[in-house]
Amino acid sequence: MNEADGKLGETMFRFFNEIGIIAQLSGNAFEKVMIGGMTLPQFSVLNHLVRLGGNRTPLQIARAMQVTKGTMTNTLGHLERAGHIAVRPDERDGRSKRVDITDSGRVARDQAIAAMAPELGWLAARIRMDDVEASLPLLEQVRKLLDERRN
Amino acid sequence: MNEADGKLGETMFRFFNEIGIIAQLSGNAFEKVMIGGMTLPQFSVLNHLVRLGGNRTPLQIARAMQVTKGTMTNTLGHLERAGHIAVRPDERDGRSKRVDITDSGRVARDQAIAAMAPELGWLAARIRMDDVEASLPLLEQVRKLLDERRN
DNA sequence: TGCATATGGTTTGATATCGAACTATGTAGT
DNA sequence: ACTACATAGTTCGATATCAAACCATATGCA
Repeated sequence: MNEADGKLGETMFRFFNEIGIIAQLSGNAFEKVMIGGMTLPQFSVLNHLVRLGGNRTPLQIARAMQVTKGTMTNTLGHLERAGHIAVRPDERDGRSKRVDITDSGRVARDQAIAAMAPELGWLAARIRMDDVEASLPLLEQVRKLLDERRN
Repeated sequence: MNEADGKLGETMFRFFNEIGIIAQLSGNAFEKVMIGGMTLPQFSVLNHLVRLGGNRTPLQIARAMQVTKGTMTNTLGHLERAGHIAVRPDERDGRSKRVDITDSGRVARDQAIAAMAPELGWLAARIRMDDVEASLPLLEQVRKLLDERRN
């Protein structure tokens, strides 16, 4: 290993290390301000259904969230038991299901957004938004590369 | 909520969303190339002990990794059972313990670094290192703010 | 000297997550 | 039509993680 490799590894390692810790802390912060046991993955699914519309299959949602289908079975189970989504069999394909958000789910999603707004505001007041914007293309690129590498 | 708030929330949300997915995918990628059940948190502890030296208390390590002490109890238990660390009571303080890495732990840490080098190389060949370097200050800042906000 | 409080660590019960094995259904090719 | 393969979803057994309750030891203050 030459010097350049060492420095490269060092930089990459710090990058992933910071990202890992931020993901962890932000997830905790999210769940701390939530009520009624709403978790980040659950919110992500509800938000996804609101933004892109319902009538989605579990596998489509799993792909969008980049989690395994087993994980999605778990998350959807929680949401369904909470009454936040409605799951029905797919008419065309006997193996598949279709997921829609319910009114209760919409309310829960709006409450979640309201609950985290102050936290985001606190943070936004302390960092330069331009820097955040500027970091997005790299983050997106890395995310896509990792996704590509995985498959 | 005015328009600026909406855009701000959107940007922040994307930022944390990308970070969450990257953390997840990179953690999975790490564990996929590891052998013998080495996990990312376990490696992080070993690496920490090598870089900053042993004779650390569990709580010190937990703080450095930004996890709870209960989590660290768990991780150290795995490492100790694997023979990668040695834990002894603190002489001065009867409540505390002291942790050191073992030869086995050093070997495991070196193997882990070797195993992930190709992955890091693959990625490094596809992104601009300057961008990564440039993103580090923001990531560090956000991490510190979240940590501050938590306490 | 004692009692109240603080600190280090463990335990408990919940969550998410993965990979791999499994079931059921659909599709394609012979 | 049959057989082989592919796909959708579930289940299982492991991991990490948190918060909260708990225990033991230490410290500070009266």
